[in-house]
Amino acid sequence: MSQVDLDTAVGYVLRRATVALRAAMDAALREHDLTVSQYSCLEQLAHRPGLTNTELARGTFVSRQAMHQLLATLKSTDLVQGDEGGRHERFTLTDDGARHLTGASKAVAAVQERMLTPFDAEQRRRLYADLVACAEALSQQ
Amino acid sequence: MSQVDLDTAVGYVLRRATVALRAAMDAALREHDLTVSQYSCLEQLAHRPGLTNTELARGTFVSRQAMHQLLATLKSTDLVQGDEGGRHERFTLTDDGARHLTGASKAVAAVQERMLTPFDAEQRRRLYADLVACAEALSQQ
DNA sequence: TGACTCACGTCAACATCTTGACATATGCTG
DNA sequence: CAGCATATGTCAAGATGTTGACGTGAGTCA
Repeated sequence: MSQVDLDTAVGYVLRRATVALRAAMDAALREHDLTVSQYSCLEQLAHRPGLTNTELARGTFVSRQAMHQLLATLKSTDLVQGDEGGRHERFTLTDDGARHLTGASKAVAAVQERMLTPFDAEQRRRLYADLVACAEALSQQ
Repeated sequence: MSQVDLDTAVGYVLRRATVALRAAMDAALREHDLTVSQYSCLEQLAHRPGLTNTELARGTFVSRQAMHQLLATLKSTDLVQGDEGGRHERFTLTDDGARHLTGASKAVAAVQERMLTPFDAEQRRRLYADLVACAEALSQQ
């Protein structure tokens, strides 16, 4: 029974950690006039310019519909631009978007450094690997 | 630089694991006509009967307003009942609620067991402790 | 070539959660 | 006791995300 309790408790603390991280990122990004989702989108585009709507949605773990309206907002504020070349529109950061992202990235890095303060480099690698293993175990079948 | 990338990546895989768990739980709970939030609420009440609205909200990491309307739904379907004794209404499971929860708990336990398949007991304890440490590090200040 | 399948973009409807606001009750403090 | 800060329940509004549905291009195969 304590086994069952621990199992459910892992899901519980997973949610707890996620909510805490989300709240901390939200607060840090507010000064940069970005939401967490918007930041995630910009960060993706910085690493891999030219992604399409659906690719960005996958990378951010939201539906393509949600990414669609997110991109509409980011385009209207000129943080990203769409290249209407081929069949599917490909997106890249504008200069202004890249500038915004630079500051926001620092703020986010500070938050996550705070979260990882208790761990040394080896423990961080292990935690990373463990979380990946959790996600992949759930994706099986 | 790989240090910074790893830092941000931990947040990334944390979100990835959370989304995967949420989706798996949602699918498992659909057969029991419960949402994840409703299940969380019922599980709390099973372990600690007599909690108030705000206490339940804290335990589930949502706002009291969200818990308020969640409880309204659960009351309308007779899964929980409110004890309008003192100043603050205290909630308990109905027989029907307890019955529903029993089945749902098994489904959720199966999902989480699937998530934790890659780990032995010692690794599970470590993962639990690590996630708690993350949440608490973020709560500092 | 024509039919089928599939992925993508997009519109609309709906659900859920959050923030803001306000009234009320509780407890502390001078 | 009066006053103030705090915590709670509750209503209303807004933001964000999901599911469902539809049209359209691209690739596959007989």
